[in-house]
Amino acid sequence: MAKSRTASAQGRAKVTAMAKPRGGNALRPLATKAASAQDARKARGLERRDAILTAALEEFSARGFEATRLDDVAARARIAKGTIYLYFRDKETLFQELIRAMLTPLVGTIEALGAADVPLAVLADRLVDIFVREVYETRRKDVVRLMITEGRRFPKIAEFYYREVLSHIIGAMRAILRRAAARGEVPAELVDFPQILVAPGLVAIIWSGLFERFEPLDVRAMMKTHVALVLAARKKA
Amino acid sequence: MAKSRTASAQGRAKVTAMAKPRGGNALRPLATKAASAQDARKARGLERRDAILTAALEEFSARGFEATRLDDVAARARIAKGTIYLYFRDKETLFQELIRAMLTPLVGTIEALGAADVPLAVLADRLVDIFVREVYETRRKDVVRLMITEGRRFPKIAEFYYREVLSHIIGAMRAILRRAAARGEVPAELVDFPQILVAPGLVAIIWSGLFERFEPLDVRAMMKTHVALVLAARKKA
DNA sequence: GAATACTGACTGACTGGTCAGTCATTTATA
DNA sequence: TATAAATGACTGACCAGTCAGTCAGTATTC
Repeated sequence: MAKSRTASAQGRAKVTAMAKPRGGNALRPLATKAASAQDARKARGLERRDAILTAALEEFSARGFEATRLDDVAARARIAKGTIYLYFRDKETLFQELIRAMLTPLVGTIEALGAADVPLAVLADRLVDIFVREVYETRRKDVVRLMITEGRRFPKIAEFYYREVLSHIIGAMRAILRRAAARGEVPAELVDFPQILVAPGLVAIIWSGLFERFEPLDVRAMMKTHVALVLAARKKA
Repeated sequence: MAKSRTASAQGRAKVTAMAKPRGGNALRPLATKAASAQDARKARGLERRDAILTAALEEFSARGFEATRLDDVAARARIAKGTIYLYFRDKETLFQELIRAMLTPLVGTIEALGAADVPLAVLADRLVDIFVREVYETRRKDVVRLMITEGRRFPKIAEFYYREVLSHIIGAMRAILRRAAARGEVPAELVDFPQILVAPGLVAIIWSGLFERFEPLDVRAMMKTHVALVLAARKKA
């Protein structure tokens, strides 16, 4: 111990710090002042939290969970490592919170869309658009990839993801397919496998991470082709 | 972590490692009878190598690359850790060799199948069958999963996999689709996205690792539904 | 208004544990 | 006996998580 870096200089630091008058404030009602100070503190806290999450996203998606060093996350967020532990219990919690923060907002969007009772052709176009714009072309793509690549080793996170995100999306898809099947827009068996609708999106995410450099993939075109395929398979009444 | 290594007491069965025939699951066809001492030695070497690969497969697919300890691989193969280094340069090489050994044999099968000039309906059934029997219901499923989950952090392995495996499969698929499109069995645009054909298979592999326990998935039925979808989308002449 | 006391967010050196890879020694084989 | 194969204790690097200490900002006192 006793390795404090101020050891050499005789305690000048303290006095100087104290002497700093810190620009005089006009007198203010105590309550207001306290409240605003409180708010400012809370705001700074949230800001810090965000900075950590942002840095964590960067590191986790570049290196994966195990290989990510919290030292690097801290450096990227321009804070000390210890600070991370003021906001998150441990590395795994940080990871889980990251996934929650990024993917939870999607659910509402998808469910709202799925509730609209419009022809599948229209709905499908909208879904593709949302997927490309809100997932594939954003950081959410990396989070989905993280879920795919790391989920197996974190059963709790996989469960959370299934419960809070995936089951809702699958449910919405099933509802859409059920209505579409009733209208004869789609074969009835498809209702049992909403995964088929989503599959090309996931494959695109995997492909982009592994093989894009060897063989680029036009996601939007692929999704459109897939949608056309599904729509063309309707019963010819 | 599960600690299976409690053999601290007098037990110490050491030479038993050699005596133990160590199960029959071979990654490679059984060697022909050794004609000479040289051959016998070489055969034993290959056997050891196989034992290591088998153990590595088990550990890697249970824990992922980073979290796998070579001590555990050695224990499972009933050899000392140092022995691994007599057969593989390092952990990464072991991983790469594992992927090579498991997936390379598939390529020939797929390519041979793709060369047959038969109606898509027949071919597709065969492909689904091969996928289910040779991949989904075997350890190869785990290797494909490993490729998906770890590939990003091992660009060399991803490149090897693309070059030696994936590009051949994609190529075969494209050839199949081209002929099918020429016959009007399938929309022409599909030729640009053979990934669409494979997508449900990959999604099934991911699903089985992450969400099977919440919501089981009948792969075979899903694949059949998907094939039916593709076939139903043909131009109605 | 200035001096003093207090608070808690933040820091980063340190600890304890882990594990890939090495190599001197032991064991098996020719 | 000579050579090859196998062993496992050891080393050095690495890193999650801790905690004693710091200091800017806030409250209190005169």
